[in-house]
Amino acid sequence: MDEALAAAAGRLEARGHRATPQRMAVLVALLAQRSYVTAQDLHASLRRVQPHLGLATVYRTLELMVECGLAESFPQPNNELRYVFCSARHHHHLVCTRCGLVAEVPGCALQGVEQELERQSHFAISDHALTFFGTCQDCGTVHATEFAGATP
Amino acid sequence: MDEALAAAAGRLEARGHRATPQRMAVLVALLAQRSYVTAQDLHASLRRVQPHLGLATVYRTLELMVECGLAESFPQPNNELRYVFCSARHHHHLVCTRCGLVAEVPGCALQGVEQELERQSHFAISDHALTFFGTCQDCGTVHATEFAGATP
DNA sequence: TTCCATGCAAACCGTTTGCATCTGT
DNA sequence: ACAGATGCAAACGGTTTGCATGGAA
Repeated sequence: MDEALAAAAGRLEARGHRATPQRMAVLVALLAQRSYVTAQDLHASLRRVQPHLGLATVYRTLELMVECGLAESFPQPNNELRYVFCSARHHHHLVCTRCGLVAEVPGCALQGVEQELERQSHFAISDHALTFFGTCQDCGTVHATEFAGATP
Repeated sequence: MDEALAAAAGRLEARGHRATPQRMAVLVALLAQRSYVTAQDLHASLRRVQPHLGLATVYRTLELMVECGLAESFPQPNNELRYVFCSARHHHHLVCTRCGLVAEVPGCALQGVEQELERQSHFAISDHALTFFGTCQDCGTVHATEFAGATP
């Protein structure tokens, strides 16, 4: 995780931004819990450590992360933005609907589908967004245990 | 389009909701422009016809549509919800990033991918959301014409 | 000294809610 | 008469912005 942090700092500075303590703190917090998180969540938990950290700074930092490809933002139906730290390469996400864990799915199995769809739709397709929803191993295990006695 | 409207009205009433003039108006407006639209957009254009149509009614109607599977809502990064009329079956969307046109992509080519991913990730996958972005035929044609003389 | 970054608080704006009124059954 | 819908306006809440201060190059 340290290396991820260092890499992120490098990427920020490569783009002419400073790797300030506040920004690093936000990054650490984002890396710490790899799940959809709101700016307010991060602000609340970070305030315990840095009582003077401003909410606006968190918002500005997260926006910067997205701009630099270090995070991705997911607008929610209830009008809040949730963020995830993510790698720069093309990937998809796998979200646990029970605990909120977000896993990166590396690679992409959609080139073929895209080409087929281009033929059929006459769109020139340039990109796509794909997110899977389900239950992660931990949550699923509990689930399985709960039902162990119920199924024959 | 008339049949789509009638079907939608039927679906509303089947669920115990009334097919009021306001709701039908919102539905017509939603069907008219098949692209991501905000509640405020619809309200603005509908006001010209029905000056007393309330904004809250539009919001409530759209929410009802989503609830009944007649529309889908897409939270945007700038904290607004955009809606599209859509069929009830599982499908994906194809969005023209130039003109905003949204086309439904029927069917699903992801079962195989999902199964493979389940094996690899130990998630129990229950659903997914997939949206393609690109340029539609009309927008693309212009584009192609522009470049017709540039390519050998 | 200069420019970027921060903190605070006020402003913003899309959405939701409360409530009185209206409408179809 | 009654339950569901509507319109209006006020409230809500997440996010953004303005501005004075602080700090690194």
